Amino acid sequence: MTSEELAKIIGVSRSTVSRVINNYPDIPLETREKVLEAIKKYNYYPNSSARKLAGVKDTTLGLFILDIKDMEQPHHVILNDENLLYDNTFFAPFISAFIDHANKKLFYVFVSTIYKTSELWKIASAFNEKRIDGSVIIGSNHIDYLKVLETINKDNFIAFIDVEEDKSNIANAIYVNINNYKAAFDVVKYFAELGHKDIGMITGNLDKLSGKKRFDGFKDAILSLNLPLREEWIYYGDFMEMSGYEGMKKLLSSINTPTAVFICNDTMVIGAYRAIAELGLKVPDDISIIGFDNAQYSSLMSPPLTTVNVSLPKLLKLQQICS
Amino acid sequence: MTSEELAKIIGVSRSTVSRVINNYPDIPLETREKVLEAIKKYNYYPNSSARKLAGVKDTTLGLFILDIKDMEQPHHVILNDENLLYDNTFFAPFISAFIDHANKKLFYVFVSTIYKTSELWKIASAFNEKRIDGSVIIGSNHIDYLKVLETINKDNFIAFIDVEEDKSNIANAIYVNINNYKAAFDVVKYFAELGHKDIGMITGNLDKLSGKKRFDGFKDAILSLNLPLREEWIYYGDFMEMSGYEGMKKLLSSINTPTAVFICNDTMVIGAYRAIAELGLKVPDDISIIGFDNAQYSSLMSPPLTTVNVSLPKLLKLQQICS
DNA sequence: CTGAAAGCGCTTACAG
DNA sequence: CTGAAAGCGCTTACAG
Repeated sequence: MTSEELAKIIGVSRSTVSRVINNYPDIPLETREKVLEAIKKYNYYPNSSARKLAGVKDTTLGLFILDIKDMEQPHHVILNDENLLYDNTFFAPFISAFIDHANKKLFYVFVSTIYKTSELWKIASAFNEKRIDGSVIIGSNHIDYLKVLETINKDNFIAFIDVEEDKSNIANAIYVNINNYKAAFDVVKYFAELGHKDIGMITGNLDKLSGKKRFDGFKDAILSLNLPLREEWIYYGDFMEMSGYEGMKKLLSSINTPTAVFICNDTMVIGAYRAIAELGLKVPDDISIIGFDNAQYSSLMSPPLTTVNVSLPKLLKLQQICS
Repeated sequence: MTSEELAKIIGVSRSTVSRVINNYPDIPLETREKVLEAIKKYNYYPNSSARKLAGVKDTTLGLFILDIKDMEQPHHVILNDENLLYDNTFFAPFISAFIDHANKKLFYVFVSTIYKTSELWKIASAFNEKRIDGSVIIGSNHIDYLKVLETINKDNFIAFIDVEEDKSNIANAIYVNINNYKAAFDVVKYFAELGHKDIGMITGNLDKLSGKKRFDGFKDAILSLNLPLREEWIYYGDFMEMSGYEGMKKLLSSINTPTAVFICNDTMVIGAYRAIAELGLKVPDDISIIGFDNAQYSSLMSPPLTTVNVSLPKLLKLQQICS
């Protein structure tokens, strides 16, 4: 059913139908109600493409989850289709949270995953085809980030998550980060207040900003508190469950095991607990653990997400005014 | 830049531009290349709304994550905006997998979460406004499922995940389920082969099909193997981490603890390991555990997902031909 | 082979 | 207050 058809039934023009849909003033109550009734009765919905084409703005956001592994192509090639599924569990809390926030603002969000540099065009394409008005990029390291900037137009609005702010770039981009450094620093301080001296860490991917900053915060805290910073108490993980498992096994097999371990994300904590259960050690008696668990994660995530929410419409509007 | 403008630059009509974009035959190579070159040079992308309106089909799928808790409204009302974020971690593997599959087929997928019955209109609206061509619904129990069917048109194509197949309904729906019953049955059999007799379980939500079927499979296996089915070895969980934690604590505090526990999903396994680590018990020496872990999950998921992929375009096409 | 024209379903100045 | 008309940016019969 089109607005034309509906209008004919009611006995008005489609202009009138359109006006009540778009809440124009100066429509007599009676007309408005007649139209509204018919809309409901005939279950009429305006075609979104037509509306968009005619110039009505509805904000839809693209969420691009980057996980570029060009170098590991054999991995992708060998496995069959089923197994190509990549386990990006640790983006899940962010993705859920983002969709939630966006939905609350009645934004539409369209999600896409990108595994190779050669798929990066999807972002630019989504913008240029006017599918999205803004976009959020998560999962990129600095190299990927630069590649993204290359492909897109400078005036596209983008929010980068977990990427170092780049003041030099002209792009209409914002950078969303939690205070990874301080969070990690505080974890160590908290351990120290509890009386721990031998503190270990399972790091995340150090080429991700969050991984690096958490590591820096950890090290600086250890040093500033005059605690021992020992290489065998640090396991270089990659934010994945398996590295949490192996990291914990390794830390617990050293001669002097740490009494407390800071684990850089939730996913690795899962693996760590598995390792601990296999060894039959007691938490927190034998070993204390702090991770970025879901609750902490969310509460740490929320401010930047709020930032995104606030900034996105603001910047979109700004962009509109400027152009 | 519009196709009109681009055409003018090249010195052809926009019809021609459109034809090369849409791969019409009978275009002289020279013309085609000239156009292609200009497209690249001027970075021209056709407007997706205009294309859609003109009748070009591009498949976009809606993924609706249902988590309806009408009864717990105070929960939602009291907390501030940040905390409204719902933790739907256990949908994450499915969501990622789905987006992955869809992306591989070059489908667009637009994701939305629904927390109340009153938001159910979003699904119908997405269809009626022609935003989506098909949709996947996950997270509904049988009641929610019926409500969804009420709101949508019978000819909309929908795939329901984890909902009992309803042969009576006329809707153009498919039902995607893994063999929960058999999977659970097999777990018990496997435990038994290992020599376990005292087998416990932490169930999922029993109003979800997967929760119920896994429970059924478990019970039937226990009975058919003449093993003891004891109420104190069963904890009624809800698929959330906390219930895994509490469930395991409870199971391990009974007089005769089970030697093996089947835990109904990955998320609860996490909590269970935490409980075990707090008690300082050893896995698998003191207690054996099988959950639906990620690897199993994915491999169990894949066939139905493949089903979705195969069925979706097929049914879409069918629908088209019929109408 | 290719251009001019109609049409997709809306919205919004323009008149009245 | 409200209808007729133009326009959004494409695609695709229709002619030639």
